[in-house]
Amino acid sequence: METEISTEQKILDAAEEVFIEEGFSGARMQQIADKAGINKAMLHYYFRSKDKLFELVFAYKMKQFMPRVESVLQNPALSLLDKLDAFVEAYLDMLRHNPRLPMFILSTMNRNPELMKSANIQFGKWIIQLIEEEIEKGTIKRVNPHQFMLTLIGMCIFPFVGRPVFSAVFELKKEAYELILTERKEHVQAYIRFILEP
Amino acid sequence: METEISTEQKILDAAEEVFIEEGFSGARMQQIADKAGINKAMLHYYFRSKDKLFELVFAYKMKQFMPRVESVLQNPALSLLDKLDAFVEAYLDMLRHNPRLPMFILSTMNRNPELMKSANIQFGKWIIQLIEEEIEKGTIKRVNPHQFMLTLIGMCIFPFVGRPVFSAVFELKKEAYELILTERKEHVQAYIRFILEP
DNA sequence: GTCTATACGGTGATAGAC
DNA sequence: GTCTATCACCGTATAGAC
Repeated sequence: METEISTEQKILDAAEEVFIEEGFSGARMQQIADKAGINKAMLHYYFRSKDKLFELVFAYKMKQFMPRVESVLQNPALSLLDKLDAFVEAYLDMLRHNPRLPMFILSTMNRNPELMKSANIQFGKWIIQLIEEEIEKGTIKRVNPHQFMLTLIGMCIFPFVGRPVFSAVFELKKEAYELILTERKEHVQAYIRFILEP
Repeated sequence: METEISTEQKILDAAEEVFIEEGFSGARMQQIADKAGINKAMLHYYFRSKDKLFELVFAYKMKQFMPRVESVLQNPALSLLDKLDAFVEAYLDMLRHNPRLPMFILSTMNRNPELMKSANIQFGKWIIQLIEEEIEKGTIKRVNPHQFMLTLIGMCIFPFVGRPVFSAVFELKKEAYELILTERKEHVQAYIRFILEP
């Protein structure tokens, strides 16, 4: 019943794990090779260099990191509040399945801001525009759209990147923190309504 | 008028810069030596190894990162809202002077959670207790203290760790983002009152 | 495509003169 | 304390047999 996985894919999977765990400069080609169950020389045969391999992995993870919300945002049947709810729902679910993804993206981008070109970015302008329109229509309260989005996205991401610090400062064991993550969705959605509902 | 700075201090200053910029595994002893204007051998003369040097720098930066709020929190003349306001005021000011500090601490802690022992952590319990007391007294609205603190701290830190991603997604130039950071303090304080005031 | 062997530069760390 | 020279090792990358 084992699905046959190509060597190339085995390498990519292993590289993803190691780069996310160790970062670019902390990752070792040997470690990636071991995890993929192949020889170190094969890495270069398939991907030429560590840099090339990293670029591929990063672009792939970046695509995963950026919320795919075109269909939701453009669905005229949904109110802005419903759209934001759907966004939070989907995004927090994704992050719970990829808890180390945000730190990988954020720390890589901090040392290498130009890597952003590999991502699709129209998402931001749409949301700001939507918020401003609804404010004009008077269907939501007047807020600073950028401050609001900075808080909203931070509410989703920070629990994952700040986990070690936060759970140490507040002395939260694994189970207690998991509970917080579970309840986070409702909390963020309540925040949205509390801030935006007239 | 030049103040005389000891070699030891010059090394620490240089190491701080390089470690924050590059992380532990990305940092090079040669680069630290160059920046300190001394020879590579001197690093080992003063600090034995890269690990030792990093530990010292990390412990120092961690102390800086952890809010020092004992005096404010325990001041009986201040209401909880005033205490939180003072915290946000001081903490955001500190972060604006050390914008790369949060990413350094968070990413290091993610790969090395046990490093937390070097920090003083009573802060967390006090705040949670304060919040619960005020809820009992009915002076603030009923909230989940951990969710609230997670949001509050995230509101302060995320603008710095998420800056490259956020400013790319929302196409914010340097000046626009600086403005957001400037206005962040008021925004966070307004959030506190909005959530907690009965 | 996959392996072994190896080149080659860089990196942390030390020895020893001054 | 400060320097130069050097070591031992590790890391990426390549050559070449099969």
